[in-house]
Amino acid sequence: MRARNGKRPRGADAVETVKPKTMRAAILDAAAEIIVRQGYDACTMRAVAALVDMKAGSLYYHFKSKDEIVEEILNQGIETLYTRVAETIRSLPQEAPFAERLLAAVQVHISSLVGKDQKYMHVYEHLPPTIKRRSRKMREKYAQLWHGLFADGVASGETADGHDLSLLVPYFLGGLNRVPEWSRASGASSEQIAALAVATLLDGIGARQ
Amino acid sequence: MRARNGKRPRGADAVETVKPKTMRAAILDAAAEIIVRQGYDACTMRAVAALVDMKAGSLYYHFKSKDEIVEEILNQGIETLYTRVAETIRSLPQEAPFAERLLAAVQVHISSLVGKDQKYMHVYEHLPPTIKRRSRKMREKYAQLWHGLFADGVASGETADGHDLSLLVPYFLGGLNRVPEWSRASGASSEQIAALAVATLLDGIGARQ
Amino acid sequence: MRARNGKRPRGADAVETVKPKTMRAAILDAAAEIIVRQGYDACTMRAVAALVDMKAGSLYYHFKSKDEIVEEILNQGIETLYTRVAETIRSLPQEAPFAERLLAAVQVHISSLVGKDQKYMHVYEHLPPTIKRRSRKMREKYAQLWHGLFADGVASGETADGHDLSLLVPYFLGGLNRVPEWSRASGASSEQIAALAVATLLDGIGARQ
Amino acid sequence: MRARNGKRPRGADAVETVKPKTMRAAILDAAAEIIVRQGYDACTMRAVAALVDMKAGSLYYHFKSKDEIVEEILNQGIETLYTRVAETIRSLPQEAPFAERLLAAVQVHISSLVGKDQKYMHVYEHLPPTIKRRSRKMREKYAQLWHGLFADGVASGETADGHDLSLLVPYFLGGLNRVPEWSRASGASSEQIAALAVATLLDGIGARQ
DNA sequence: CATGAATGAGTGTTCATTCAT
DNA sequence: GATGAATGAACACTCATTCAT
Repeated sequence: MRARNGKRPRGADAVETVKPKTMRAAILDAAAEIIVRQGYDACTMRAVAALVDMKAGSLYYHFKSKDEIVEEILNQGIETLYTRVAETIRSLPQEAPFAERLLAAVQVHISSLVGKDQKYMHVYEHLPPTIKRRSRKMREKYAQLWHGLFADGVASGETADGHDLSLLVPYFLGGLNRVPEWSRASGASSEQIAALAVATLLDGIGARQ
Repeated sequence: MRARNGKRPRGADAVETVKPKTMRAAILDAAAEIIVRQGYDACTMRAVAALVDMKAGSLYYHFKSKDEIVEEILNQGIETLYTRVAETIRSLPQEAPFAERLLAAVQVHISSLVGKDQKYMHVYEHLPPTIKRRSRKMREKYAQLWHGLFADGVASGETADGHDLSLLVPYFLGGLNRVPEWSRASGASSEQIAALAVATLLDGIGARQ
Repeated sequence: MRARNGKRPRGADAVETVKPKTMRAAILDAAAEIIVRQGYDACTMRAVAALVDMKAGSLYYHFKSKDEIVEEILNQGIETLYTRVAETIRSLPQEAPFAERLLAAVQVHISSLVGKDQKYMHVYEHLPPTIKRRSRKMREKYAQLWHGLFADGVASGETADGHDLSLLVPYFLGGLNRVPEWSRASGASSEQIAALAVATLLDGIGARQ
Repeated sequence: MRARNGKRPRGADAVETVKPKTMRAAILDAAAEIIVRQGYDACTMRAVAALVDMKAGSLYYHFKSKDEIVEEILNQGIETLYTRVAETIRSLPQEAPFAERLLAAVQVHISSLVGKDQKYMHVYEHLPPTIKRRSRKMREKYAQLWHGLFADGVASGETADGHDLSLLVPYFLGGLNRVPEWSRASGASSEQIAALAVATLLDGIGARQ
């Protein structure tokens, strides 16, 4: 009655679906925020709890362990990144030129790294290797996305053949991921950086005669 | 008697060539190794000590604090890197083409990052921000080196003008520094990677008509 | 039922009279006890914890640091001392003779130093200078109390004039504070000692003709 | 030959008697200095060694342990104090009035506590109880000295009878020992303080009719 | 005689985690 | 759902002490 469309029925179950998700999300947000601003070491359970007005012990009602929190931050981050970039590529018309598709993808990627709401990805670089390793599969899936993009470029003849994509893709992405680190210092906008990256990659900086 | 030329005689002493000569160096090596393989958090004084067959407290005979160890790893790493690259550039004939100079520099840079004996640089990305900040000046000096290299390229007309070097240089170096992370996975040699990086940077991957 | 007068009924609750009510207080008591009996160096967090049936780390739930514990012992001690002596003096009739007022003050002072429940003040002499310094202000306030007492004596003519009170007061108090140290050995009661101190101070030990 | 009286024969044995004593003395001095100025905790073997231009381990050639050093400082201090005061009393003419003898003794006592060269006694108050206890016997012997002095005063009728000397003596000495602590603050000279102590003890501060 | 180098026990402190309430 | 209180394992660091050289 209270809900006349099927989307969000009220009731005991519904509460469990919605409310916990909110608290979980708040905790994840808090943890991510701390990691981004103060580093992984500063992200203690007590600090996270304080940010959501709780005591440390209470977090264990929502998460089994600290690792679970961190892992979920990571996973959410990469998944969001994947979804956004995939969506961006898909939404472009099939006949859009490679350069355009690449630029769009790079822009989404970079703005997700730098953007305020998407701090999750920031987190990655601060994590100890053990934890990094656990998100490997998802990251590989994400790399596939880019691999496909470049492969399309080669297929359509817009990209010079002969490049080893399994080398080029991680090299390019690797460079891109470094961006937030120095974008803060240089003060360049993410659009500027995306343009630079794409232009450089496509045309190089060598003088043409 | 034991050696009539200045070269190292083989025998017990020869071992000294492999094992670091001083205890300080051995400790630095051990600490770097742990940071690289297991991350900064795993690099406890106990762990370092164990690797050099000591007890934790004994390290304090050689270093004033853990920070001193980490800082020295960093400094040595960047300084070595600077020296090697500077030397490489200087040793090339003045009239060497830009592409050649760039390739040489990139090769030294990458091999220093990846090479077994030069694991120091690996360390950087694992460090907490506080400690990173302390090596800033040296790192800026190193960036200057590359800035100069590119500026020369522009001056000689070998590089297309109009690129903002203060954006391009950190972007390029940032990408380069990511190399060790995935070179392990892809198994590519440092020469391959250097070639890829230079070719991509100079010519781009866009198809030429 | 369980108690028909206002006095504390015996039983489970009665224990609370002996054991300090709050954990904080229990910890302070334990720390003070150790300092008094075994000296400041013996007062480790582990030792204190053991006395309250805890592990060392747990103390940090109640106190921020060891210093906070020690400082609070000191402050509580001096404050209690101040309150008691001030109250004692105030409660005597205005026209009470100086000798009587002095004796009362000395008695309270000494019994506070020696008394079982008030071991806090014992602590002072065992502390490292750094920590002593922090309670200076309060101690000076306490000295003022005595200074006032003596000044009244001079004003009323009960005390010979011409004594430099700013020398006499610390000298007298200094002597008094040494009392617990040898009272244990000599076995004298605090009343005896108070009487001795007051008589000696007022009349001296020189023979009168 | 070099020694023409029997007191200090040269030879292997003599060296052992003299030289070591010098080094030993230097170490004791250094340790005492540190304790006086920076407290017992600051008096580490390394700190002491540094003050005599040595490394910590070398101290163990001269002393069996840190405790031995501290104990010797204490013993030397009390012994010197004993000798000085005893000598002072003995050197006064038999018929010197009690007041004069007392004043002389107090002056020597105080100046030994405060005087620059006699820092040993300062040390006592900083020591942990365990170590204090070990010098008990010597301290009791020193107390006897004063006990005798007062007993003589009683015997000659210069001191009012009826005082329990076994209470009075430690009380008086206890007060005296507190002197250095506040003499620094008040800036009074040791003569002033000695005069105050003696006058107060003999005549009291009560007004006489 | 003195040192360089090491050790072992111990210090204050932090933190993820647990659990009865 | 959340908290107060506690724990245990770890951490960086200090220090008296030992001993081969």
